[in-house]
Amino acid sequence: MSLPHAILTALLEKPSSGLELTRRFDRSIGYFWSATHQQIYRELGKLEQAGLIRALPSDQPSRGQKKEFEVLPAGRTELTRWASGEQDPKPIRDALLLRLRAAAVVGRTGLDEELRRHLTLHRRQLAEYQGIEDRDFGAAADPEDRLRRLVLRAGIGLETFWVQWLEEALAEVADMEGAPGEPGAPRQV
Amino acid sequence: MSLPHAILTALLEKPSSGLELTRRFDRSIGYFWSATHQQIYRELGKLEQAGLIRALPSDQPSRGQKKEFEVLPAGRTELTRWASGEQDPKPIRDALLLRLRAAAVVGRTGLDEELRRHLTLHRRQLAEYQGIEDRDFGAAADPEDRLRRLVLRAGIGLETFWVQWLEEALAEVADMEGAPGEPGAPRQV
DNA sequence: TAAATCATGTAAACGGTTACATGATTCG
DNA sequence: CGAATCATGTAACCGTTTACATGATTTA
Repeated sequence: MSLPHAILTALLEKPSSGLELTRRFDRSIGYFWSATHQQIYRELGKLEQAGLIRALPSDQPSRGQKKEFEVLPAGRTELTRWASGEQDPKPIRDALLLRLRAAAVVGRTGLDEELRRHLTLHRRQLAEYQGIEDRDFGAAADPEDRLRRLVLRAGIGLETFWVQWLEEALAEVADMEGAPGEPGAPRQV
Repeated sequence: MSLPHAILTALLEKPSSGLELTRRFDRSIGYFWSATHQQIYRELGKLEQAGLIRALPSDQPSRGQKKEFEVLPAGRTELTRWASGEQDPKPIRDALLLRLRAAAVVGRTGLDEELRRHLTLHRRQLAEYQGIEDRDFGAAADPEDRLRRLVLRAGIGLETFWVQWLEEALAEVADMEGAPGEPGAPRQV
């Protein structure tokens, strides 16, 4: 239950319309809290009803028309409250690791390619994060930017871990080829 | 949509009752794919109806009575099929990182304690994983065990990353104390 | 035999995902 | 003016979470 707080944070950083928020959830915020446009619109409706945000006045409200939101004092209070509480880390739920465990019982068919594919994806993401760090965070600045940089460095660390682990896994799997007792990976020779 | 495949994997490793599965999802399998007993019972029902698993005969079926399941050939086929397809990595969704980003706009109240709390939790989990590795995986053995060890090493790597990052984060936050422009963390002096 | 706990389930609420609908604006 | 795309939404479905219900078995 943190989507509303992700949106409040994003709106405090900069008042935005639903679509603008969606774009930002595809870049910065979304790197650690993803959300689709439907989730965002639904949540904006709830937050407005709850009196935590409001649509900026100015233009007439109609269907396909842009609508900008800003955070009200009650919204800032709620975010402050949430941010001073505890959030337990959620257990890992990773399909690739599950697949490895499955491969141990039904065989390694296609495992090598899948590991390679993930390696490519994680290398790409890592490069993207590092690009952002080089571009947006030069010398350590104000506390706000230092905190945001810390978040980015978590992303870099995670991707670095995956790249290393996948390289290790690929080596290990390559070393297994032709090993005995492997149902899904019969020897080629 | 991988819970059924997690259960099939677990049942292939060892036929079990619902509660036994729940226990195993609190230990080994659950380290990378968590599930509650309600999810498991519901899914066992679906898998049985679909003809992928069956209840071992022997005892009478009644409400509070143990019921063991085993995987049928169709179940193994389905798991094999699933395990040879692609599973895209899901984007990160981490409340602690979101909280850091929120702290950048509403202040760092309580942040230090929360980081310490997470550090304790991750150190504990890391120790548990390392205990398992020392106990269950001595010299590298058959391919099955090597794959399971790889999965465990992913858990170790992830927890190691978090411990390191949290230590970095704590140092960084400590260095910020008394910095200017921090709404939620007024100077004590 | 009463209490604890083992074991299997039901029901409701919530959040996320996917598919679709529709009005407004821009551009060829 | 027709097509693309910008922008806001609705609806249905699915998986997860939380709370509760209930029968069987063990143990004090």
